[in-house]
Amino acid sequence: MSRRDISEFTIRRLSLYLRSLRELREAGTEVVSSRQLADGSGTTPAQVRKDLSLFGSFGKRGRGYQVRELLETLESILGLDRQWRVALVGAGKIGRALLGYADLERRGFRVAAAFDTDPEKIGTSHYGVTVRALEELEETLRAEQVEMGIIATPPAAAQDTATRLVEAGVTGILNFAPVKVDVPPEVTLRGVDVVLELEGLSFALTSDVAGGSRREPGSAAGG
Amino acid sequence: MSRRDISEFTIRRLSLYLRSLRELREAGTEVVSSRQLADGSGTTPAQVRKDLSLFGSFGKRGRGYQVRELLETLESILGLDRQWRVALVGAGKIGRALLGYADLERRGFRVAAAFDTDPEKIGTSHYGVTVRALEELEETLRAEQVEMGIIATPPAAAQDTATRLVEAGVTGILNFAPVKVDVPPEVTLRGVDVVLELEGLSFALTSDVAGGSRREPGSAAGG
DNA sequence: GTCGGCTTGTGAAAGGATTCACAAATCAAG
DNA sequence: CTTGATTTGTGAATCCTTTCACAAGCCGAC
Repeated sequence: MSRRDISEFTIRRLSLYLRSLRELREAGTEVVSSRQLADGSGTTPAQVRKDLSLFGSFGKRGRGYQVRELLETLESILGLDRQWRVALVGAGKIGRALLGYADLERRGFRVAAAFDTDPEKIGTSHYGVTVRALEELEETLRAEQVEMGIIATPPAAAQDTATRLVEAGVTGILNFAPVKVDVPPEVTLRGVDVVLELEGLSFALTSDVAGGSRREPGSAAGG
Repeated sequence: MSRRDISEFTIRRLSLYLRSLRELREAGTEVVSSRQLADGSGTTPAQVRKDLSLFGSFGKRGRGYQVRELLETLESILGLDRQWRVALVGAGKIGRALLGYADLERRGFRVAAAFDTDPEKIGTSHYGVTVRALEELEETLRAEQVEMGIIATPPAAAQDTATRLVEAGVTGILNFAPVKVDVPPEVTLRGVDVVLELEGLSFALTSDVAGGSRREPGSAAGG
């Protein structure tokens, strides 16, 4: 079972377990069972155990998992035992909101550079990050050893941005623009689209009986 | 096949098809094949046909689908042939970025009210929406006939907010706070968590071979 | 009108993900 | 040390999604 064979479903849940574990650590809890982790992340105990078993045996039968230990293990599995340097392209409303989102830094994602094409924005600083001209993208990303990029541009600029990020050595991209973006197969791409999520709610609320609990696979309920 | 039995996978893809169809309409294209729709949304022609077949037969063999007609059909299926009134709770960075996000209105989601607890924020206006005191939530939501809510509060306030939204008659919630939120089964909940997405990238970039094209089920690639 | 090239719609097959169910292990109490 | 109450780890079974493959239908050319 190579890391390659782990499904994204599992990875999303590992992040959710991590979230629970952080809360448990804050609360001073030392041991946790698969049932508690399941309750805290909206899944089942069997699912928790199966997910973890893909990477090893971390619990004690009849007892559960050590919170601190499992937390560190999951961080290591997810590659969070280091800092990631991220580039942000697009300093509009979403871009600036992200710059102000302290959780990124707190969780190990440092926005090392921000870019825009608008002369009005270039040179301004937001939460300690100065917006640069898009022309400087390639040079800056190589100099700053950036490995991830966030696209927060208008839709029309998204594909170009993705291409340039990849060209500059980025291998992971989070796309906030509501358009399809193509990247080479060795680059990992994820997308966030608020309208798409709302459209999902719209469908659910439109169902014949109105409302309703549907299966929620992709975006884990409660995220 | 009741609407209830349609998986969220299918619904997410319908939104993606819709995105493609809107672009095609802009471009003046009148007919589209399942192959083109698949290319435009990162899936396969068979998947497109299967998805659509769950709701009826909308195409012509040997020819394809009428762009305008299919677009209207999908909008109707998703419940987008009307306007939805949405409440926003939390006028922080994310909340205000959403208020300024014109696509919401353009796609039929009108932010009818915004709320916060911060006296500094209450009374201020952003993009035409005035921030009200949280105390007014129930009253306002009933008066404005709001059916959807967006939680953009700090994590600690998210569950309380959800409970109050539900109490005020909301049956669809989009949660931006990175905590688990519980709602009754008749309420539909979706979550967006940027850190969780970045952690997914972190895992992919940490894989033994570095980078890599993994299956991307939940968040449609390119979203 | 018919031929050839396309494309849809859909059962059947294949491929994945989740749940079940139980042996093995741990621990506390007596 | 033994018993009973827990809880993990995991093969097997179930459930769900995607892909395959092909008959049926459409269109333009001739």
